[in-house]
Amino acid sequence: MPPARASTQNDLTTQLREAIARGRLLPNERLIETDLAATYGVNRAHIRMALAMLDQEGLVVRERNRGARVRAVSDDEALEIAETRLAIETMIAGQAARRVTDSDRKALRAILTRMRGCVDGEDYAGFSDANAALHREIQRIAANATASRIVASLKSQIVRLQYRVILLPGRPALSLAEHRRIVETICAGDRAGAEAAMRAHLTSFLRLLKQAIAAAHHGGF
Amino acid sequence: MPPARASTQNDLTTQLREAIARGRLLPNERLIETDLAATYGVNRAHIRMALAMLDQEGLVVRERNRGARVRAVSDDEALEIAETRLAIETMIAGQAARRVTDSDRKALRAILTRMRGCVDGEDYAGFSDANAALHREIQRIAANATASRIVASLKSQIVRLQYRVILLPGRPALSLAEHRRIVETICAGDRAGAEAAMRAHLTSFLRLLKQAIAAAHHGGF
DNA sequence: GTCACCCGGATTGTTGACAATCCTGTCAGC
DNA sequence: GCTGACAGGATTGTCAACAATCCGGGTGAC
Repeated sequence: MPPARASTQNDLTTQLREAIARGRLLPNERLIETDLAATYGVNRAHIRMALAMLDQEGLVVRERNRGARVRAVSDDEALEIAETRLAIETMIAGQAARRVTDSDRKALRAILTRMRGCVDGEDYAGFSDANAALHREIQRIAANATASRIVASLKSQIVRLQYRVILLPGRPALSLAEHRRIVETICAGDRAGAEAAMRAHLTSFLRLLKQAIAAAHHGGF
Repeated sequence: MPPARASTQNDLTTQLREAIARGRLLPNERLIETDLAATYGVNRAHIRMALAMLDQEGLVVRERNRGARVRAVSDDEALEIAETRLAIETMIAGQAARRVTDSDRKALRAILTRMRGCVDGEDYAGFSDANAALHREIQRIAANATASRIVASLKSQIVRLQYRVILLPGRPALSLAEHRRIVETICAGDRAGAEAAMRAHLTSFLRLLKQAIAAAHHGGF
């Protein structure tokens, strides 16, 4: 089932990026230009271009005359990425606290309410969506396009690992509490508090990520 | 004077990146594929690829059917970039403090000595080099490739502005003191201290950057 | 004088063909 | 049985030609 034909270069790159992030293209899987071109209904040159960009982005590795593969992020790299994300998103939370307006406050609290509903209803997919929406909203408020772009790029490299953490028992409830504190500090315009709250949240995430990785090593699967 | 022929795709991209960073290609300057191909002695396809990667990297903007231009970072963007860099490099300093070894300590102190020599001899170019070397060394010690890559990319977008700050009167001496504190805290394995020292250093840099931008606005030149 | 229109040059977008390279399996020699 | 050379196919790298698009200037109507 070939995906819808990509109209522009950017669309194609986005499609490939999502295919990797969603796991439709697996780590270390070879990305053969001719095949991809046929699958997406475009010319090889487009694929070549998209692969070059995804290479630059860190989602794909290319070796001369050997082709491209989906980059397999090692455990160490995953932690590196998560820590870097922590540093940037902490800053973003602080900036959001400085710039927050009344309508922003309303939007943040609305998403938080949605999250609580998902926790009560044990709707994990919905919770995950609301989670992403909240972080996106905070980024929008912070209005730091550079940082947002980088965070997006980092996230796409470790999305698959995130699911392992989200599905841990009791995680959503704890996560909700952490997010509530983030929202409240940002709404209060408390920059240092927002930074601390976001740092605490992502540190907690990082700790669980480490545990998940260690568990997988011991033969989880 | 055409630069040496680029042997590989990566080399070409690097050459273009440096040409932009060094100011040989000015902001908003049109990057005409045919011309660049002739200049660098390669095919248009290579140029096209390199431009796509630099676009992804944020050094170049491309509009469909309109070609590519060197991206002009606005003042606001410059501050965004500097703040993001601050957040990441602060984290890097902390990681370096955790991982530092004896040989690392020696290397750090050697660079510091070099910096002091440049300050005494009023060798601004040398100071700038030593400065870069020190930051590179700290990144090497932190061993966070992801973060290092991002910082490099951010730096390349605002290198030109850095010169304005470095050349301010009294800046090198102050900068030296800041760097000394960074080195000492890292050598002591004092993570929080290293983070604080790096944050102080880059905050000081950021403040001067803001001043330089404001000054330029009032008609400096 | 101004506006709309159109045309030609310049530039980018797209495509297919060919060359270069790498990987795999096979076979001869030891 | 093992090693090395070698052929064949698969895949990427390179290139030039053609198509599509944009931009500027000029022309004519009003």
